[in-house]
Formats: sequence, C-alpha cells, structure tokens
Amino acid sequence: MSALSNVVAILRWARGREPDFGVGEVALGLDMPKSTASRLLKDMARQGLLERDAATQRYRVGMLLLELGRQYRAGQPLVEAADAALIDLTRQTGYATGISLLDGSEIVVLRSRPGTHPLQVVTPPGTRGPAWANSTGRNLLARLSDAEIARRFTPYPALDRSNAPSSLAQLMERIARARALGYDESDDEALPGVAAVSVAMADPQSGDAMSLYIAFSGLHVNRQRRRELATLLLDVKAALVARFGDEAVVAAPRRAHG
Amino acid sequence: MSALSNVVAILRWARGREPDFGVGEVALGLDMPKSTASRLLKDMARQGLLERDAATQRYRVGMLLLELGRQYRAGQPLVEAADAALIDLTRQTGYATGISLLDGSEIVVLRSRPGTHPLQVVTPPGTRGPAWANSTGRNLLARLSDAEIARRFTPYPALDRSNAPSSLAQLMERIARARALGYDESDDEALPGVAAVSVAMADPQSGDAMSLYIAFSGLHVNRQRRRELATLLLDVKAALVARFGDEAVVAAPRRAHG
DNA sequence: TCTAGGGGTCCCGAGAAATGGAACGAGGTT
DNA sequence: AACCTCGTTCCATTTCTCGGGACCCCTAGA
Repeated sequence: MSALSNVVAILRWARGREPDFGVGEVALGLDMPKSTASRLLKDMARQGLLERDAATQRYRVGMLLLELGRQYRAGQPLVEAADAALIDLTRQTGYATGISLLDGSEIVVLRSRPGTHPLQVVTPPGTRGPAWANSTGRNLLARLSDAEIARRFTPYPALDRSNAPSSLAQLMERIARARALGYDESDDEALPGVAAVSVAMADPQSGDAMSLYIAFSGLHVNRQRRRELATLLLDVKAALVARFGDEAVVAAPRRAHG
Repeated sequence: MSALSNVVAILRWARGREPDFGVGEVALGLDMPKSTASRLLKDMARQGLLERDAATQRYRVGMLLLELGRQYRAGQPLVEAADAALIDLTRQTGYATGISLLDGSEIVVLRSRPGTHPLQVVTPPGTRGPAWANSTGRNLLARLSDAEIARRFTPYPALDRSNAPSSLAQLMERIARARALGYDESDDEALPGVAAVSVAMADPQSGDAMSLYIAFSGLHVNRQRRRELATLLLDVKAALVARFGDEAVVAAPRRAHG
C-alpha cells in the first residue's frame, strides 16, 4: 500500500465528517492499525492537508484544501461564463442558482449561491447528491446512452422520497422527458420542499458536461412561474452555446484533426 | 524527501494555476526531475487528487478536493451561524457578504456570496489576499499583539494600491482605529473599486478568529450608508456573541477547568 | 523527407521511507 | 488502586520511492 493511497483513503473517508474526527475513528473506519493512523494523521497535519486541535486531539481538513477546492474547474471559460450568467439570474429573479456535475450516479455541486427569497436550503459547492433524484442529475444523465444509464443504476438505489423516481423504468421516463423538453424539473425530491429547474450543456473543448439550475421553494412558485424560469435558463444556455458552441455540435469531428 | 511531502509540494505549487498545468511546468517550478514529476502527477490523478485531460496531457485539481475544500471549518456552530446571518444580511441589503480567516500576513476567504447590486468582483472561498490591504485582514490582525503584527510585517510588503497602508506605522494606525471602533473599513485597496466594512470575532471553544464582512462598490455607497452597514454587522456580531460567547470574554479561564 | 527539439513516459537498482506490534503515557471511571 | 480508552512512540522489518537514462510521439523547420 503506497503512502499516497493511504493518505487519499483518509481524505476520502473524511468526506462528510464535519467538523472533526479522531485517530481511533480513522483506524476503525479504514481497518488500519492505530499506530499507522496516528502517524499518517500527524504527517498530514504537519504538511497542511489537515489541522489538529491540540486541546481535543481531533483532526479536520486543512486550509490548503479550501484553497485548492475552489480551484476545481476554475478558469475554464465556459464554467466562468455560465457562473456569471447564473449570478445575474439570481440578481434578476431572487432565486438560488448553481452548477452541478455528474460523478457516477451522483451529482456534485460545483458553484452555488443562495437567492434572496426565504429558501432555507443552500447546497454549498462540493456537496454530493443522488443524480436520479433531482433535475440537475437527470439532465446530465440524459446526455448518456440508455445502456450506460442502466449500468449505473443497477441495482437501483433506495431513497425514501415519494416524488423521486423509484425504479429504473421511472427514471428512464423522467430522462426521456428531459431529453424531449431540453430541461427538467424537480419538486420535493432529494431536498425536501425544494423545487428546481435545470438545463445541461457540455464544453465543446473537453466534453465536460455540467447542469445549470435555479432552485426555489416548492410552495411559493407556481407552474406558470416555473415555466418562465425554465425559459430564462434555456436563454442562458442558448447564449452560452452561441458563444462557446456545444459538444453536440462538434462531437463528430472531435477526434479528427481540424 | 517523503512521498507525502512531494505530493503536498505539488498541491501547494498548483494553487493559483487555473485552469491546468503540465508535467514540465511542475518539474521546472519545483526543481524536480521530469520522471519524478511525471510519476507523481500520474499517481495523484489515479488517486483522484488531480484529473488529467487525455487530449492535452495537462493536469488540474480533482473533484475530491472540491468536496473536501468546502468542508473546511464546516459544521462548526459559530461558523455556520455567522454564515447564515450573513446570507440574511445579503438578502436584506443586497450587498455581497462573507467570512475571512487570517493566515500569516494574508487572509483567505472561507465563505462568500455575491450581492444583488451590480458589484463585479466576487471573491470565492479559498481565495487569498493581503491582510494589510483590506478591512477583514486588519480586524483579524487587531486581535494580535503589536509585537506579533510587527513580526509578520517585517519587511513590509509592497502593494501598489494608494489607499492601502504602505508602511508598518500606517498599518498600526489603521489597526489602532479598528480596535477603537470595533470594526474597520476599506475602499479601493486590495480590490480596485471595492469597499467593505467588517468585524472580527473568535470561537470561544477553539480560539479561532474570523472576520465577517459586507462588500460593495465604493462608488455607489455613501459614508452614511457605510456606517449603517457597519452597525448591521456589529448587530450580527453582538447576536453571535450573545449566543456563543467570545474569546475575549472567556480567554482567562480557557485553560483552567470550568 | 529528414532532423532536431520539446513534452512526456517507463524501467528498475539503490537507497530511503513506511509499516505496525508492542510498550507506554495520560486522563477518566469505578 | 485498578482498569479502560485514546493516542503516541520505538524500531526491526518490509515495502516503496526516486530519478537517470532510454525511449516515444509530435511538431516545426531546413
């Protein structure tokens, strides 16, 4: 087992363990001798990957990771332009907006900001969620082949949320609808009380896909207004496609020179 | 040289290198053999700390760091409460707000969100800045001894911004003013055209200090309004101190039991 | 068409680092 | 005082990492 793989195993294990964790928890969680865990955590703290509270002897993620984390996909022209457009959309509408990426069968929030309406839930960048139980995820899945979607969702994950698709067949129906409409909606699925509309697009240079969303309280936004918000998002997407292109447009000649 | 220290050296070097970087740049930047750089980058990508674009052979920070980065100081009750209060303040006033921490002679943004006024500059979490050239940094420095401040600012850093203190003496004056007022202001210092007001406080449990700020366009907010914003921030701080305490209040008995 | 140069990859012997069982320290509880 | 839990340190042994050198691929220029 290389030093690097041990360190990354600890970092992966530490995801979701806010605010801190101890030597024994790491040893137990990773089935690792306590002396190994103690030594690795101490080394990682010394190097700045972690911080250690001397009073409690507990560890937490280090500031270096805060600095690097915000850098993920930063500087990519399409990502920055999309984010700027979504910040404008929040100003214009008062609703929370953001960008999500697909990772396996989950989504990870890349950028987000709260709206000015009293929506309680803010999903900060770095947060994971079930891709099948929100519109951003289904939009991203819609860009994959049916076979690949089936592969990722067998066995089908359990989630006790009545509005979320509860079988692969239901998920495929929702995805088909997203493909047909060009956008998707969710309401009280992964996030209770939260509704959203979203669109997906890809960077023509790299093929990296992302989903742009507007989130709002399901109780306070009627059907008509949701359609208006979807249209605003489609307009944002159209402007970005006009400026950067879309993967679908250049997919064929992508590998060929020229 | 341990494997861990090499990996962290690469991660530190990678800060600020958006959107990506190559093997040769790392080897040159860290004075490292190309074979070493190539092997380390490949291993780091395999483990998810980095991602590699097969087409360009260039590397970038990995999604794992996005997930861990947002976790920094997350789950700490005071940080979460302060952030929620600042989100409310953005809703209420329309101005950008956030939290910054001190690291040596620099500040690092922990949380931030844009306002709804047309302020162009948004400083995302993870961004570094000169502590002496903005109000958040001076507030945090105000909590240190004069000797410690002098130590951190000798030699005094150069920064070509006319409104920023350009000597240790000027910095100490500004810090003295922040101590007297309980808040500080900046205008067109580290960030051109950007003004801010901020207050600082510390977690009584851990002693960790943080600065809360409101940022706005220097052109569009008059002196009266700035004082109102400072009062709002002081109110937020007072509410947090009432709820959590402040380090100054419990500093003496901190090490003693009880 | 050929050559040179830049960027990057892979191999593997030598040397350095990492592992983890055992012993131990500190603090809390009975 | 004895016991338990959490965490630390030591060091013999094992495993891993380093990086020079050879090599590959691609592009530009003669």
